[in-house]
Amino acid sequence: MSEPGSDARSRLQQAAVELFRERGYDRTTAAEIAARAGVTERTFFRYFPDKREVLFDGQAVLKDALTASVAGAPAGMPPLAVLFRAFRSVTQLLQANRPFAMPRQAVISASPTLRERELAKLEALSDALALALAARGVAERPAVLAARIGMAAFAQATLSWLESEAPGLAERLDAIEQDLKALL
Amino acid sequence: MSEPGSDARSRLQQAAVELFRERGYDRTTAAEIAARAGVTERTFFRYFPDKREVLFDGQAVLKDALTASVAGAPAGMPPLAVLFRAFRSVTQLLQANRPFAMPRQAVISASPTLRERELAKLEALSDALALALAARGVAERPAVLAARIGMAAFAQATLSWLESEAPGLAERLDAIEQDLKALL
DNA sequence: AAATTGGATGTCAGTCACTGACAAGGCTTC
DNA sequence: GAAGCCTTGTCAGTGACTGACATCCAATTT
Repeated sequence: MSEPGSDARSRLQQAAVELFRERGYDRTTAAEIAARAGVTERTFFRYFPDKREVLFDGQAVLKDALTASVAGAPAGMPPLAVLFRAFRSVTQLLQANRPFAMPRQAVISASPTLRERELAKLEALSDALALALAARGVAERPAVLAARIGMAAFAQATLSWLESEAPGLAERLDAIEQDLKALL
Repeated sequence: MSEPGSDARSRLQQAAVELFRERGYDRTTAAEIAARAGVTERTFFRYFPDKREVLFDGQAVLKDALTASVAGAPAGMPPLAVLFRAFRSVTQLLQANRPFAMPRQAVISASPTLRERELAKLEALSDALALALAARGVAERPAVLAARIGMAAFAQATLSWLESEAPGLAERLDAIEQDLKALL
């Protein structure tokens, strides 16, 4: 019960990443994942609405952290600055997750259908940020636009950082914020 | 042969949009689409790699038009200006397609799985634009970022314009370009 | 302790997206 | 008219997902 690792849910996630890395996403069936986790295929689909979703589960934590940071930003701060401040506030969190996120991202990047799902998740995050900006009084259209711009920058920085740790996430955020300013 | 409308392909697309509007995407099967088009389910999948793809087919024209415009932009023009110039160059093209694009978009917006596919298509377009910018000498990182920003703005303008024609597409592009400048 | 109840899991049958292999028909070309 | 190509149909199969129902087990309840 209190053991989070022995949960059927996390066993399934663990088994899924392993199998996806061994055989690739398309060539592993939901039944195989379930078998390795010691449950039935039916149980797999009770925990995850579809096969892809087994890889996308930590989004809630990130979303809450980001929106909380946006909500707590100093009044009068311009939207994009608010967003970058939020991104920097979660760098430690991401750093701690890097060991898990790296193999996961390798699997996702290798599969078009998983990349599709990832884009949908990023859009959901962007929508949440837009909402948080709107709550601060930013008009709807610029809020949505700013959120998408911010997410694009954030995703670009994070993805490249998952490929090679060399420049840290914070530095990459700095760099892309510079790119952004240079574009105008 | 020379009749584009009697092609099996376009009959399938036509039938698909009709059925999706009548019953929704999830509640219409590929076999039903094929039946209405007068062919077999197997034939449907010969023309389209999957059920969603039947709605995404005109992307090549738009991509070519946009990348051509980017390639032909005056040297030294800043990236985002190049992109907005490209977007404005296709407004007539989009205007002509509005009657077809409107119901299509209504169907897509109503279905999460179709929205996923749409996001993937937009990403592909964005990648093509980034490549076109890179060909002009823009460094990779800013090129990718600029392309995503541009696509975000373009998509936002186009989607809202499909919902209500009231302010024209060109005006909406102007407005969102203003939003963009205001964000910095 | 026996009965009960709720939650997690297994079982089974079914639908539907998608694929490969092969056959059949029509149209062109020689 | 035969040969060959291109399009379509047919058939069988895999795998993702769903609903209905049975079962088991642990925590209460009496």
